[in-house]
Amino acid sequence: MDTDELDATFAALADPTRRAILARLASGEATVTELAAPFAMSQPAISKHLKVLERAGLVSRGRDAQRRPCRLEARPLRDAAGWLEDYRGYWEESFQRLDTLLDELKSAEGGDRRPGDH
Amino acid sequence: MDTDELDATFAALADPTRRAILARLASGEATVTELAAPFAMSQPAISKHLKVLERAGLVSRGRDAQRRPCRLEARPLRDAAGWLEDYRGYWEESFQRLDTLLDELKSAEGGDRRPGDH
DNA sequence: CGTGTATAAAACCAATCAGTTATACAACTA
DNA sequence: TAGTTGTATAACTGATTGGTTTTATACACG
Repeated sequence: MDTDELDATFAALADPTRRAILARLASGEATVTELAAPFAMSQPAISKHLKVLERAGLVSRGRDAQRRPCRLEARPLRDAAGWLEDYRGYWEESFQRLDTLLDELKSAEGGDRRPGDH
Repeated sequence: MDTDELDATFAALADPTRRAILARLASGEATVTELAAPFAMSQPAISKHLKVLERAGLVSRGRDAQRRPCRLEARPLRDAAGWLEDYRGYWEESFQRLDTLLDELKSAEGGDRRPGDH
């Protein structure tokens, strides 16, 4: 999984407008103006957000006459979720002190793969 | 789940240096200089990255004499994973066209909760 | 053909970011 | 006390972001 892809994906998700656009697209294709409608923001602003989402591969676009329908592309979300998945153990055991957990793991056995080792 | 928290978490994750820091912290506490060592980057730069991670709640710090040991805090990662989880269906069925999938779901029954509806 | 509509592109702006160097501070060490 | 180490802060810089308004493009319709 490319680090630049993760950069772009997480960066794209770090904005509430863009997350709202994705949520909207989850219910089906939409045109730019449809997407822009709910926001107190100009159409070019939304187009810019869409370009960010497109660069991250989260949105693809078709052609219907003068409209440019946007559709959700979920693969980068899967990749991001996959990255987070490596840390699941750290939040599932969060009622313990991490040090305690790590000491346990270390003294128990040597199979100590950790997140980031790919 | 607060949108500002998600903003901060995703923004913090959108940088390879910061993700590497988290990976390093997953194996246990570390001081700032230990964290800075692997990078071709000044110590203040790392301190800034740490501040970003701290603001996102991904890192907490203790005191050991003049050192400020950093520890991983995984809760925001869980929240981010939770947000992504809403989209799991969209990447699991990615071999289909989304429209087709949606049409199926819509015609099948009315329970059409979609991501973003909380 | 001209007009309206959907979208993109350009130019601009203020704010934030990501790095730098230099400096200050705090705590240990001799 | 002075020196050294670990970290933070400040001041600066160039690049990027997120928005604006204005203008251009592409298509459909009458």
